[in-house]
Amino acid sequence: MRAADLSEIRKLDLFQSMDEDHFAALMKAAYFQTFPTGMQLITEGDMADFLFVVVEGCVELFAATNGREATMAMVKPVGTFILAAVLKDAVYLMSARTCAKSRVLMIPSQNVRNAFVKDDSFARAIVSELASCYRAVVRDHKDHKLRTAVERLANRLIKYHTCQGETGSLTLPYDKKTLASLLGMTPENLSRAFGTLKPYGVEVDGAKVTLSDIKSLTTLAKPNPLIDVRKA
Amino acid sequence: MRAADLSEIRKLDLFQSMDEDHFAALMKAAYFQTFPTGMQLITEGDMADFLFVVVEGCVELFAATNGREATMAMVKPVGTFILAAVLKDAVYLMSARTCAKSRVLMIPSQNVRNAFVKDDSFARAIVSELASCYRAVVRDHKDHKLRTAVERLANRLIKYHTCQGETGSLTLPYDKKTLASLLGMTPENLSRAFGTLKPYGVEVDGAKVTLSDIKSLTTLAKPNPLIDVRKA
DNA sequence: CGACGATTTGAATAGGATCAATGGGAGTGG
DNA sequence: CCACTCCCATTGATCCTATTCAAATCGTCG
Repeated sequence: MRAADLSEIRKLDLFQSMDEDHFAALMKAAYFQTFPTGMQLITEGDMADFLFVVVEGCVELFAATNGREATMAMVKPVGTFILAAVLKDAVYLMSARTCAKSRVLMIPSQNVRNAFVKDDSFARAIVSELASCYRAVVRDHKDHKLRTAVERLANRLIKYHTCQGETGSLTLPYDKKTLASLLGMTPENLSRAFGTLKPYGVEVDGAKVTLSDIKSLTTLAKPNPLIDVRKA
Repeated sequence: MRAADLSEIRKLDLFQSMDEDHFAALMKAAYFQTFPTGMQLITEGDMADFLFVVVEGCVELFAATNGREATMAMVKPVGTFILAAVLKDAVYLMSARTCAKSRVLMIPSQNVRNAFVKDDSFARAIVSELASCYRAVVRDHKDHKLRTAVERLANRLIKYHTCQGETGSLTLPYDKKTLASLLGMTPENLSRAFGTLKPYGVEVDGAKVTLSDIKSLTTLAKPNPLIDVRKA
């Protein structure tokens, strides 16, 4: 592992306050690998062998049952995933695949649990990370139970717009198929949802979206700080 | 607080391995109250003043936005709620109301965080509890993204049936209005979903449901251990 | 160039929501 | 004990949303 990567990982909230020796031991046990686009990293139902940290690229968490599949979340650098399964020593509830060439840190889950027991500071950092993840899923769940598809899209656009600097235009971070699944709809329906938003100043050209009437879009979307997060 | 209550709370995974003094201090700071049915305990958006533990009765977690409301979860004895908000010292993402006469322990969130810092054992118990809550929401979210309303109901019936001893019949634990919201549908639609399940041996009489053809109901429901939990 | 995948659009269908009306207890007051 | 009321639950009718199936378009890549 490169020193630069190591120091970047060390900067993560999760590892930052950890004892130096414990951190070194954890990293020594860890694997640092680069995966091509479309590689499946884990499969739901498997035992949680590793905690994953996305250092570069992008990872999609998804779930499937009964022939259907849904994107549950996207993990961007620097973010962890599948922490709860590792801590409970249980099976993964979600699968993961890269959706770009990605560099990923894989820490054997037994080592994570050991460090968790030995290092109080690490244990507390984990609580914070876990609580954040929990709240993120709750927000997502509220989004789906309380809004229609068009509203979800509108709020998502506003969020991307905000994160990308409020320039009046934004770039969709994923292809439309993935975005549709993330928002809980079919690609066809996403297309139509974009159509529905045209009267509200939403113009789409590939991954580029321009918002020419943010006021009316916001009126439609009714963003709510208890559902929508400010960060990407 | 009665000694019996205290010892019951002490038995909770969350408190059981905690240092005796720390536990005593926490309980001394806590309030133990009985609330009538329909009392709203917390409102989403408010700062997390207390961690709640339901000792008796039942509490509904719900969320609202833009005139719509949805039940997010039901908390039964002995269960905690709103832990993540307390740990992050953030606002509640959900509101809570009693749906039966309920005895509830309220621990000031500052005390929880203090105990969390002082007591490693408690900190670790919190991680475990939090990870469980996280996984529960993920399951719930999968349920909603991957299944139709009828499938969700069918799986829910199978779950209740299993929890209640597989006797061929079961009692719905909440009124149908609440059950509908919990399953993400309207009461009317729940009625119709029950109708749809009649050919699969589902007979409804008030809160009593008999399952006369569990095999075919299961075929329809396709329960999945990565979505459906065994416990009530 | 030709194949493939992503996206869009159209038409038909299914799944759910809304609105309205009715039947049925549970609880209240007489 | 009965009449009354209120709320829950069910049912019917209709509307709207979203999915499915099909087909056309557009780019990208080999």
